[in-house]
Amino acid sequence: MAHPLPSAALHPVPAPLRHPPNVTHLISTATALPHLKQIQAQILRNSHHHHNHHLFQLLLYSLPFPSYALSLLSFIPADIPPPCQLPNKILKHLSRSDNPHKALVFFQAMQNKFFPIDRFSFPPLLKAASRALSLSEGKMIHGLAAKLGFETDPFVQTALMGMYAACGLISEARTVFDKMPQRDVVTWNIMIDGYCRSRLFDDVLVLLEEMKSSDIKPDARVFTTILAACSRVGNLDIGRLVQEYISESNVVVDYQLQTALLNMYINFGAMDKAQSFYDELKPKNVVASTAMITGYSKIGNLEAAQLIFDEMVDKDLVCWSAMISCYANSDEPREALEIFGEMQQLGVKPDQVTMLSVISACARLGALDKAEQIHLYVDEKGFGTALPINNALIDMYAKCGSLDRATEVYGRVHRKNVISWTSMINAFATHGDVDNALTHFRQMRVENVEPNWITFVGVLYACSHAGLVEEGEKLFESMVKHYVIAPRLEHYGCMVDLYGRAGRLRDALEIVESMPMAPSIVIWGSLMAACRIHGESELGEFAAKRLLEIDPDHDGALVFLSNIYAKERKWENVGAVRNAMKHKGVSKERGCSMIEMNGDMHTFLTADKSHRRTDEIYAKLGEVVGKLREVGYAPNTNCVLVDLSEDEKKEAILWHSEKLALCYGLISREKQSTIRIIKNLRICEDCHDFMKMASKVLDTEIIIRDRTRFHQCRDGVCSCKDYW
DNA sequence: CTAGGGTTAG
Repeated sequence: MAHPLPSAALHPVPAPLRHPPNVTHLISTATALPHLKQIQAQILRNSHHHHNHHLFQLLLYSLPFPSYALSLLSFIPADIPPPCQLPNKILKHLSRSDNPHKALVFFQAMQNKFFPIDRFSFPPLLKAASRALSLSEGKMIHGLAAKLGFETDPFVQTALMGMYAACGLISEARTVFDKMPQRDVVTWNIMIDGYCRSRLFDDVLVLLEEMKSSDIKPDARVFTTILAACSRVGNLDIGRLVQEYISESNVVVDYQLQTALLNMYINFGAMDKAQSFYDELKPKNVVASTAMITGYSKIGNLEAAQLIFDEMVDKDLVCWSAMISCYANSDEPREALEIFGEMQQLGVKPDQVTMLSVISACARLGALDKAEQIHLYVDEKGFGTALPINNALIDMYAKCGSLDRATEVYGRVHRKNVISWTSMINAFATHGDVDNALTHFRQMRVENVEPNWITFVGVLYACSHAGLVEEGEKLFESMVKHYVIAPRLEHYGCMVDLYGRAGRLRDALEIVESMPMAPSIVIWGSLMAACRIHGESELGEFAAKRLLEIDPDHDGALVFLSNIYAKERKWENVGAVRNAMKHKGVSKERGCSMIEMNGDMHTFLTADKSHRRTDEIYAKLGEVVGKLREVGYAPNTNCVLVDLSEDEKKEAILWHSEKLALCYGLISREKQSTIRIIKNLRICEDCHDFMKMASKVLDTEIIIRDRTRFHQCRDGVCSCKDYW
């Protein structure tokens, strides 16, 4: 019967066994899965009366390998039930693990074998149910506890409260709370936390008053709980009240309560108050500093965020990630990637959250080579299977101008969620592939994935850019009626655009007048642009004036107005607009184009002469302009500010940053590879014509990402069909 | 043989 196992040579066991070996000791030294399996084989081989006991001990030490632990259960015969302590220990362990549901599975298996349970089994079980947010199982366990007469056990009661509070059944939690004969500070806190989660702040206050008049006094943790909830929800009043309570009572304000207070200021956007509080904080800690960084990040104060970060002594992964996302979200992708590089050099290992920020930074940067490099890295480090990562990759490739690679990643995602679908639909929409955008939208509904408001922005955008008025109207209606999604500014913007481009200006105006919120710059801007295309001076003038009320320096509106006045020979008005333009300062955002070459991003401003190959670039520009003129190119100065002479205008337009970037690409690229340019503003009409003609004359593909979409120019035609 | 509550990145 006792034949040696193949692996016995590695872990020699004395045989023959006159005395049972000290299995207990053997088990307690096992750390690896193969070792445990070997011991299991040995236990099963040497059947004796300690059999079950040993298997349970083995089970206990197998808990780091939950699937194996569960499989062990099938080797345990039901005839000699183990004492309760062992299974209870296992329940406790599993209930705290990453997958608390395993505790419930284990419990089910225990019941099938008729293992005994006692009152000590219930707190871990209820903990598992509350962590798994499994109300139905929680209720079942409650029923069982009642049946076995454990409902009056204070430990079971506390766990029941916690379970109901976590699952949102606050009234059930309260019923248990009221029944409890004795309550301590923790019991009160669980109840208060429950009310906080259900956002019932009035009840929180009532309970806090009750607590103060009881013999239990609130402690720092109770206050932390409430403050954290207030800042999450943005409830300033309650936050103030709690602050008063804290100064009245003599609780010791520990660092976690300090952090909660700090966090409250931050969440209310009171960064000056937060800063003075933070200055007083001694010693500082990572959590508080990280909160400060995100606070400054949210109000766009990058310098202040960087300062906090620089002064931190112990930087952990979380604060590095915060700093990276701070730059990524403030549209400073290069800095974000640089920080990521520094972090790696210091040997700090990124996690999924870090990578999401890094991928999003790369998407904003628009550098395709860099994108592929990051994709490789993500796969190499094992993040490549996570859904959020793949969704971010789809978006990244789309924003870097590679619809193909976006589609490729998308095709490999098995369980697509709304974000996967929406990212892909948006990718098609911004690349001008309306058919695919709409097909995927339909397919998404076939597969029972519910679209959200962002999905609708994507499809409506696609419709407006393809002139599909009826389709767009239908989608808008179904969004409101069928999906019960309240239209946002973005949706109204698409509708104004949809009607405006199609020349249905009265419908466009009707949308503007009927929308429940104040029209933004974008709304007036698209109405104005539609009027320009369709020659509707009167409505256009109206829109431009509204636009200037919001933004008195708006280039487009000033140019548009002066052009209308000039056409109508209203010279005094032209003069007024010109004056307005003279007073206008430097425009808030200068035109800027980037192109990636051998892994580096090269940036060009309008009329930029700072590049080291400036001479060659301008020579190339002259050459290209010459070739284009031969096929009929003439500079189109419609979009230039009027206070320049006609010659100056022509020159200014030839020196637009995207033309410089194009020429740099032409002189430095290898072979006939595609030229990809990223521009911060909308591309102007002249540059658009220029790129189209250049793609034909120079026989090269040119892809430009402007502020809102892609222009893929090939053989003299652009993917936007001149509709942007 | 007991346990249960709070803060940070997306």
